[in-house]
Amino acid sequence: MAKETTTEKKVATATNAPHATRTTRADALRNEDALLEAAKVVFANVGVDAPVREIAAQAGVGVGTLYRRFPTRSDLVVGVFKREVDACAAEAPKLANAHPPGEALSRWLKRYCQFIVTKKGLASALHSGDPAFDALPAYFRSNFEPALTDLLAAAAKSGEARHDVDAYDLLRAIGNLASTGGKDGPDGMEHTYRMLDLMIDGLRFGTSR
Amino acid sequence: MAKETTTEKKVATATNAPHATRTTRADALRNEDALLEAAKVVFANVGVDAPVREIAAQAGVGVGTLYRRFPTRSDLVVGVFKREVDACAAEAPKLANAHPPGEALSRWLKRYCQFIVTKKGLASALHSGDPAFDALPAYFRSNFEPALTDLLAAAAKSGEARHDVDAYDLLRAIGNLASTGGKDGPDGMEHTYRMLDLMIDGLRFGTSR
DNA sequence: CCAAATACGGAACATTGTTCCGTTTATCAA
DNA sequence: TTGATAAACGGAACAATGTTCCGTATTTGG
Repeated sequence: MAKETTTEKKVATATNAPHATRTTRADALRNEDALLEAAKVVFANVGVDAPVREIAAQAGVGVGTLYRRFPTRSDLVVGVFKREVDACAAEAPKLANAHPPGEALSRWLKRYCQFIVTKKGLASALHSGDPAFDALPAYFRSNFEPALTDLLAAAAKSGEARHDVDAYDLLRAIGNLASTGGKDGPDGMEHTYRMLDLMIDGLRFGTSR
Repeated sequence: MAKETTTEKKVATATNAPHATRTTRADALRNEDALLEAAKVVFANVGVDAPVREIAAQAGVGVGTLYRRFPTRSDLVVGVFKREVDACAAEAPKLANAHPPGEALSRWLKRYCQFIVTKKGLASALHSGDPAFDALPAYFRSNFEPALTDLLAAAAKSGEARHDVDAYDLLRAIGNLASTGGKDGPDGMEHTYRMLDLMIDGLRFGTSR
C-alpha cells in the first residue's frame, strides 16, 4: 500500500533507482547554519577579514567543513548578509500579527535600523567591487520593499500613516540615516532612534484628522 | 685606561658633544627612494595588496630594509601617493617655463589626468577608512591647487583662458571625469582625453574677444 | 685609516589561507 | 535492525605572506 510510515521524500522510479540523489545530510544542514551564525558573530567582533580558523572554531567545525560549504570568503559574506536580510524581513509579518498596524510599523523600522547598523561592517565589503556581491542590492530590495509595503499599507488603512509614502524611498532614507551615526556614537544608537521617531511622526502627519 | 672591557657608550665629558646627530646615511636615502619607486610599479601591476617581498625584491633590498623605513603598508601607500603628487605638481612650473601659457595649461591638465587614472588603484585604499590616509586629501589639494592656480592665471593673462574658473573646481571636475572611463576602457584613455579637450575649449571660450 | 653608529639582508618565526585524505556518520534499502 | 555506501567531517599538512631579529656590511666623522 501507500506505506505511510516511510514517507521518504525521494520518488523511486518504478523498479529501482539505486541512489539517484540522496537528501542532504542533516548534520550538513546544521553545520551550514552554525557556520553562518558563527560568521555573523565573528564578522561583527573582528571584521570581515577575520581568520577562517576562528570562524570554524566558533561554529565548532573544522576548516574543511567551512571550505566545503563556502569556498570563498565572499560566499560566506553573501550567506551572512542574505540570512540577516531574511531574518529582518521575516519579522515584518510577525509584528503585523502581534501589534496594531502603527505599532508594527514603527517596531519594524527600528529593527531595520539595527540591521543597517550591524551590517555596516559588511557594507564596505559590498562596495569593494567584488562581482560576487552584485546581486545583493537586488536581494535587499526584493525582500525589504514588499515587507515594508505591507506594513505601510496596513498602517495607512488604519489611519496611522499617510498613503503617499513609497516603501523604497523610506528604506533608503532610513538606511542613510542609520548608517551615519552608528552604534559607536557618543550616545549609542539613541540619536539614530530619535531621528527615526521623528520620521515616524512624519509618517503619521496628515492622517486621521 | 682603566678597564679595557667596560668603556661602553660612556657619557661624553663636558667639553664636547661627540656625535649629537649624524646625517642619515646616503644608502638609506637611496633605498627609501628605490622602495617608493618599486612600490609604485608593483602597486600598479599587482595592486596595493601586493606581497611585501615582491616590493622589496623590485627595489633590490631586503624586507628588513623595507620594514625599517615603512613599518606598515599604509606608510608605503602614503609615501607613494605623496611622491606622485609631488612629481605631478612639480611639472607645472616646468611646463610654464617651456611653453606658452595656454599650451602649458593644457599639457599639465593632461598630465593630471594620467595621475588620476594611474592612482585609481590607490583611491580605493584611500577611502578604506584607515586614519593613516586622513591627511592625503589635504596634501592633494595643497599641492595641486596652487600649481593649477598659477597656470590658470598665466593663461588668463595671456588671453588663453577665462578668468572666472576656480582651480579647485577644475581639479575636481577633471578628477571625476578621468576616474570614470579609466585606461582600460574600449579605447584606452582616448575618451578621457577627448573630454578633457572639450573642457579646455570651454576654458578658452569667451576670451580674446 | 679607525671606531662607532647606522643600515642592510635575509633567515627564522608567526599568521593565515587552502588542500587533501583517512575516518566518521547519516541515509536508505533490504 | 542492519549493513553497504555515499556524504560529510576534521584537522594535519602544505603554501603564501607578514613580521621580527641579529650577525654582517657600509657609511660617517674624526
